[in-house]
Amino acid sequence: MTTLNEIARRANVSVGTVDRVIHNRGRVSEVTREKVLRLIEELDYRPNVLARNLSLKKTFNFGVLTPSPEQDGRYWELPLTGVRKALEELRVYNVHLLFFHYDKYSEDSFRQICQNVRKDIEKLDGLLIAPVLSKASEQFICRLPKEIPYVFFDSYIPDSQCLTYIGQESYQSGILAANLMTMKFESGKIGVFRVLPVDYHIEDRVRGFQSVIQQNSRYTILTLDVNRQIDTQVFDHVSERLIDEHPDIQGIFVPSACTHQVADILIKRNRAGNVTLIGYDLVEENRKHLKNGVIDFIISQSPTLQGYQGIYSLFKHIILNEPVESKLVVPMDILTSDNVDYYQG
Amino acid sequence: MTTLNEIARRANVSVGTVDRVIHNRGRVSEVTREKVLRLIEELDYRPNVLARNLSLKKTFNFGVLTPSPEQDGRYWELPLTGVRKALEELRVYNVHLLFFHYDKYSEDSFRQICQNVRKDIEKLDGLLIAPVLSKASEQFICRLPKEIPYVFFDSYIPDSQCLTYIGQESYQSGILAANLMTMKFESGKIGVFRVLPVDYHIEDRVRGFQSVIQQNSRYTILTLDVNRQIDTQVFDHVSERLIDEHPDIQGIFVPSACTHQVADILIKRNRAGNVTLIGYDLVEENRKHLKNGVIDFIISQSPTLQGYQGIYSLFKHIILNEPVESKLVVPMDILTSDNVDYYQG
DNA sequence: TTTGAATGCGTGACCGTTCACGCAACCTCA
DNA sequence: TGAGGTTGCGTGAACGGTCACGCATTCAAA
Repeated sequence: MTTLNEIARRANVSVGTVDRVIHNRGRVSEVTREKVLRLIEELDYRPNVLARNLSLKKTFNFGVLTPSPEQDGRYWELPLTGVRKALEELRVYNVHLLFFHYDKYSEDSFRQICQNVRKDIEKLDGLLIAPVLSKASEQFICRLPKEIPYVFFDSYIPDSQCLTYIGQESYQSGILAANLMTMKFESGKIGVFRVLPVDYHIEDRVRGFQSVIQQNSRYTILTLDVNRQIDTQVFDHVSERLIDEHPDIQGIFVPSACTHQVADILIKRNRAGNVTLIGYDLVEENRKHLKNGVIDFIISQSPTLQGYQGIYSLFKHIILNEPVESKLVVPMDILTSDNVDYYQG
Repeated sequence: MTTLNEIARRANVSVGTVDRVIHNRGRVSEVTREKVLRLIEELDYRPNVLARNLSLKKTFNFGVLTPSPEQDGRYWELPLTGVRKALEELRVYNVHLLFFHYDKYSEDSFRQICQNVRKDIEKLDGLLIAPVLSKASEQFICRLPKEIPYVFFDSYIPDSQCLTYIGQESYQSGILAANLMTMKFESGKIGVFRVLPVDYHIEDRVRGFQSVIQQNSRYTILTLDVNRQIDTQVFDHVSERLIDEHPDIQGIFVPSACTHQVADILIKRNRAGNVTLIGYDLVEENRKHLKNGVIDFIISQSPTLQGYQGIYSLFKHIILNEPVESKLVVPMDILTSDNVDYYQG
């Protein structure tokens, strides 16, 4: 392995000079600069990360900006699990995390939390962001100091300068859901439950789902939009009416983590196991209903992996100075009662 | 962070003494030993991994003992991909790999390769082993120096002292396959293709599959054993006869990576898409047939992850001196034409 | 009593970086 | 002309460990 010393010796200069060349600290003549750079190239010098981080007695702080973990049926706990797993692995590099959680149904809350981030901004070396509220997120991003890298996951802000985007293919996952649904029955009525307000993931999933189902005239789709703001009693009432008014309903697609709410209603109306139920995200309640057979499939877009990869991408860029992928697409996992216990994503 | 120096200062001894206590190098009085140990406990001292590996200018060599990558329809390339990914991440710790590949259908070859491993044994700090040939593997393990840790993946040798076993739940995956199969049709004939010689994974998969199917009298199972030693012409001939003699066959379960061979025959006999085909392992040929719709489901037990975790477990134990899981179970992934492009396992 | 080994411990070089500091030599401007 | 600034470079300490070496002191054997 080529070291700084090796370069210095061959260039007939001191390590200090080589160091100045590498870090563009100036105070080096053009001639020696070129000589050193050529040697670095020739000998394929790569700084020793261990020595580097030992010497830089720096601690790194990454900010993690996401909706509150308990929102969306505790969905947001899942990426945070991955974030913490990455932290565990990177502790030797003195990586620390600062968590910032907002209410994803309130722009005010988001702006307030962004304000908190800004207060700590000079402490931060990087940011992992779930920019669920796109307009407000865009504004936040614009005002960020240019030198601080940030990674998006879950959602995306177009035209931003993010280091990495870790994304899901929502439309495709809707197609997958539809093809799983049509495996279970060949014709009939299919309900699509959207819980308002829908974000673009949910819309994409529904569009993907419809694109398959509508090609086949043996199926009819009933769409039901329920506002999550209204209390659950009303939600239940509306949903129950749909089921009661269409006793011949064969399948239900829930393009969000609320699947378990529909499962509860199916149980209440004695239709559990009788209606094919496909939904998203392995939150605890969904896991329960998957195992007891009320939910047939859960599609999961590796939320834990998303969090893990987000932190890891920041680490690679900031600490290792290595190039990172500008876009990572996470797997689209199909979970049933048979394989759910082995899931790690 | 507590450092060696901190401990030494508080104990009124030199770092050399503390070092000797930590590494049990002797030459320390019982009194100071206890004092130092107490301080280490109290201050929760953990050695700085970066400094440690910088100082130990050691390079670590891990041996990787697996069947030849091209065997089982190139299946064995997949774990090696994960192994290399881990290598990439761990290069900063001076980890090097030595590969040893054997013919999994020849005990002689295995013994020969084991001989090669033994020749390099004093170079090796750890071993990652796929002990496919169980009896011969057991003998090999017995004769290994006790101080060299080894990790099993893919298969397992009972009563061995392995550091970690990374395993698949084969029986359960057979159950999963069966439940996927019964989703596609409600009654009829199902073929089970076993390619000889079967290992215990394949047997377990078949047993799991049967356990579900046999509960339901509307299905009948036809089992076909084909010897892989005989040339493919014969294999094809035998398989074609099964299909021709049972034109009403509804589904075929192939408990190994050979699924694509059956897919080829279905195409040849004009039954593609008409027969539900479920198999294992995302080798290239299987991916092709999954995407063109001849194979309905591939079950994959995260082969890449298995390789990655194997190396990572050795790394954690040997280099970081951290405790590792004695058993890791990998996910059981369901792949269809819709989600195969996003698969990373 | 002398010799030599064993015991208990400190010292200092080293791993590969980073970075503050200092010292010439040269340049510039009053 | 000389004070003060700039440029180009070397030096050495520090990061937190590891380990070879060496120096007393103790103790048993010759």
